[in-house]
Amino acid sequence: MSHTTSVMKLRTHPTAPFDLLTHGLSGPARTRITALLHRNARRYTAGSDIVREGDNTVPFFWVLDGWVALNKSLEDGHVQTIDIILPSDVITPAAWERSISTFDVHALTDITVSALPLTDLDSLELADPPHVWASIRNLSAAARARIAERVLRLGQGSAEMRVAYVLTELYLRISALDDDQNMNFHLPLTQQQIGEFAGLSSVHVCRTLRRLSRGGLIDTNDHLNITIKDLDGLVSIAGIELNRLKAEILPSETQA
Amino acid sequence: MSHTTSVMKLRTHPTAPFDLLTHGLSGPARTRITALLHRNARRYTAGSDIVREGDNTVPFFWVLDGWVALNKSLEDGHVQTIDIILPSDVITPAAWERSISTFDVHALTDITVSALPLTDLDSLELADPPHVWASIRNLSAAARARIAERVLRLGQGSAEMRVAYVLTELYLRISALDDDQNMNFHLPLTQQQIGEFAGLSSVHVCRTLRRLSRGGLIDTNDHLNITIKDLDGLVSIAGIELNRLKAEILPSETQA
DNA sequence: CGGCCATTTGAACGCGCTCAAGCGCGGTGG
DNA sequence: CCACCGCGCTTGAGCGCGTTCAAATGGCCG
Repeated sequence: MSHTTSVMKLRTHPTAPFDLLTHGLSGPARTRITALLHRNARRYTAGSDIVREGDNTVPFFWVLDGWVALNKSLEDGHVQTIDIILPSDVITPAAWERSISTFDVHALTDITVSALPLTDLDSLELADPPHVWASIRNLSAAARARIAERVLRLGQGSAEMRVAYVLTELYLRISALDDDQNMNFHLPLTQQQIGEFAGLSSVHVCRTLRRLSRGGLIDTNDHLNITIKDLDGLVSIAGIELNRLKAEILPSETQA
Repeated sequence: MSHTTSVMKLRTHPTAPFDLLTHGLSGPARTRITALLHRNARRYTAGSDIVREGDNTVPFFWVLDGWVALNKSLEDGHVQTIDIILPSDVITPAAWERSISTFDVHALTDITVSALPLTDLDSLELADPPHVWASIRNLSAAARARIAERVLRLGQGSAEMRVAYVLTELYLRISALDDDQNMNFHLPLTQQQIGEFAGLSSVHVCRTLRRLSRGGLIDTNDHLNITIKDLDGLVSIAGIELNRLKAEILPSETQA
């Protein structure tokens, strides 16, 4: 499995997923939730679809390890990635009271996810209501904010802006998981998949990456490993106001 | 004010906003909430921005009357409408614990909105927790689903598909508010604004609408009033599976 | 009637697409 | 061990969709 290296890398990060997942929770609640997540953990291999659009599904999954794409597709086969989910993020394929997924849940790497039945969540809720729901709202709000940023560029931005934005967003999110990235990060996506995320053909993703590379903004010599050589330049092309973006798309450090 | 007619029309709908707003709530809770919404209601005129991206804001507004656009813009002045909010829907400009809006809240028509401070909501919550939050989750899930549908077409669809989709989505949502629309609805948007929603220039919106009109799919002779002459055809161009879309983007009739 | 704004139409450009061929690398089997 | 195979990346050629710029038309209000 070609993505194994990436998975291993993530799993040995200094800040383990569980820590982030239960971030801001008090001791007892954290212990309880961690145990629950472990009990319901499942592994899937890269390339598999955990859920397909229209399938029945549990209301949400927590991603413990690996990268997940939320995809929708047209009849002609074109695929659009609505969002990419990283470890410690939550996936809510269906509305709470409903059970039909509104998108495909696709494993970009080997992944570990925990599928929590609503009954279990309810018992957690009774035990420690504010923290669990606050955490979910917090993650959902960050997801909403980054989707909105992408919609803006999908509707109004150039290819260069979209690619620069996607790279910057993913770099920021990965850095929040592990701040030792040092302008370098592993991107377990083919150019085809970057295109599905940015709304571009794989051919044009290639051309755009090369242009950014030739312009000295990034380094893609080691495939799947991106080095950001000029963050300010990339941010400028992406039309990003860096501090604002960080505040909006990263789950906040402090709970209310 | 050129949009007055639209507002008046909405206000005389058989199903008043308040009914839908408190949909599924039991008698006492409904009374309490209706009173609270009234007390906090504010009016704004068409074209005004209630909140701008980056402003401090209350965590959410409920729209009692009129059409609202949630906009983001690039430095070059291009505007993208992330979502359009209709009466009985909720606007959540900021994450719960934060207070900075992630988009402009723009009045497309004269509107009435109720800005609920979090403290009031908390007291409601204590009084009738499940219903209020269930209602908000329900509305948020519908918003998420329709945004995802638009993202798919923004990234992968043609101009014709995007326009057909936008028209169909808005028709379905308005029909849910008032089922006597009979294939005819008031669309209080300029072609410029349709373009901001669909990710197209106003010029191309014009051409696309004319093509749909000439093709016998819609009738736009009465400006701002759209008549759908061939819903199946429009749905087909938009790449929609009608029943599924309805189930996803309309707030569900029954509460859990 | 005059002014303003939205819509409509034309003309031309260019961005990003499709189609197609070539390259590079890792994995597999003879 | 090397040849082959397959997948993903790269590059070229050409096209077409949607853009911008510009001007004309139409409708509404003062």
